[in-house]
Amino acid sequence: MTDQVERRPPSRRIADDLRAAIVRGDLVDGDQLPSERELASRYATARNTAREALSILQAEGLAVAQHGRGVFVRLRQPLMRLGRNRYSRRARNETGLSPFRIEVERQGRTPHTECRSVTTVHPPADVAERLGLGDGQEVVCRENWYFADDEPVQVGVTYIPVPVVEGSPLATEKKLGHGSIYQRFEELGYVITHIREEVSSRMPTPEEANGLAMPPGVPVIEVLHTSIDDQGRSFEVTRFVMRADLNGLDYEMPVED
Amino acid sequence: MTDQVERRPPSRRIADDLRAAIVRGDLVDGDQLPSERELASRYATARNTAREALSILQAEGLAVAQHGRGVFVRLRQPLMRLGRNRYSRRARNETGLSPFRIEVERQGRTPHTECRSVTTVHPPADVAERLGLGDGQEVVCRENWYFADDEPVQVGVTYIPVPVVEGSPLATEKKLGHGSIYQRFEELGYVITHIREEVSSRMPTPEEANGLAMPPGVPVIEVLHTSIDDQGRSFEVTRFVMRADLNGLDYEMPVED
DNA sequence: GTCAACCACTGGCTTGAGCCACCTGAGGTA
DNA sequence: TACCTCAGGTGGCTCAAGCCAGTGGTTGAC
Repeated sequence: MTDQVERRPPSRRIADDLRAAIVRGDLVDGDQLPSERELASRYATARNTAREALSILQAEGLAVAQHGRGVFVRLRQPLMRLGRNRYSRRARNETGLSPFRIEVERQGRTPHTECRSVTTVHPPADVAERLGLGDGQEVVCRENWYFADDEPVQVGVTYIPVPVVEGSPLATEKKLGHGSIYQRFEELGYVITHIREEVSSRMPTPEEANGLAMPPGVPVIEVLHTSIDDQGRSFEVTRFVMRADLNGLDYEMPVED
Repeated sequence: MTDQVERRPPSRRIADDLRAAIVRGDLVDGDQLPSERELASRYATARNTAREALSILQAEGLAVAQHGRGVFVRLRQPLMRLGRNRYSRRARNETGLSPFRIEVERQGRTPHTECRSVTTVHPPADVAERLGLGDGQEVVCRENWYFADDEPVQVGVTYIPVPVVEGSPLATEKKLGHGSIYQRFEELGYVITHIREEVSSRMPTPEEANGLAMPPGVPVIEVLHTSIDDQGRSFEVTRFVMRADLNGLDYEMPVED
């Protein structure tokens, strides 16, 4: 009957004990876990086995190792809740700040955004589909990084059909001046009235993990955002990739009939 | 200069090679990766090292091991795209089917839902806050499981303030009869007109991983859903936990001014 | 008081061995 | 034909040992 429990491999058992201590609250955010060698001797097992146990917790996102220091209970930082208000004209005008900045400052941290590149490319298939573009049609591609306290928290790659932005600074300049990018779109005659956001989640690629300085055991949230104007034109698509331990989404919307 | 590359531990190098083969398309969904022993001999390394490489790929969600059979490139199944239309009255009436069923059937799979329990409990803090409940006020708690081809794909735990459903089958019965749960709410005088969905993502707890039969390296998407009626009353909160490799969200909504 | 060297600790990674559990297919038996 | 057995493959997990590379405190020279 308790075979299931007894059979449980030692590494799992150690992980279970530590996890229980964390869930129970005996160990809290930032606390140091016993060292590999300590666990090994405490459980009369090989160091590798203790090590395996700690790596299980890391894969679950409950702990994070620091070379030369120890393994620590993962600090759960508050999520930034990004809502649809980030596209609201009123929010744009009233504060003059982007919702990203507002949200980061609300947490007492310092926001910072950076446009890394502006290029003209052939869009990925899913982007082309949402923009209603055929083969061979090109888009302007803008890569933006978002930081809080100089820590990268998300990336957004924006794709805009070339005809939409031809001649505008959007097509070539990294700096866009006052107001958000949607200010510029309005000047070009595209007033955002609807958005579509397709949300998924997965583990990061090694490049993403590296670029976003992600601890192990943390997934990314991927949002494929489409901006639609009053004439039903999809004039811009952005693919956001964000650290799931630092970001959340908050949508409030009417139900369609 | 190439120190960074040379320094890369063997297990990482093996993982990199395999990952590259997958990304490149040399290995496709469902293909078997070389066995641990095969990799070890091919790279002139210990079996443990090859094993470590394979476990890196599994943590990234690119591969999945099957005891006694081998390690395989992870089958990427199409996502079920759950949109806000799942709360639409029209969709409810026209098809008589829940959006979950429609979506699953669209994929040629067989849907199936099951209410596991109906209890009365004290709500979690975040739920109580969204329902505007004070300490001590109880809620009816309904636990629903959603399956596709008998494979569990998501769980939803619904919390309803006791006064809202007192005397209704919602408070006690697992089976609710024709139409969705929102049909029942309408009968009680709560017409859903707005929803709020707070989306986050994380690695599953062991219980979730077990209950949802989740492969390693797959996160869950957690959605805290709030239903709001025409009088601004929040009458129901549901916490969805879904496999991120099988589910996605698709929101299309107007931008507020 | 400053600073450098040192040392005792931490995790990172590998080795090569072994035993176990599970899956599959080949071959034989009833 | 239907079933069983068994061998040889697979991954799961552990062991005991070793070396490397960060961290941070102590100690001692200046």
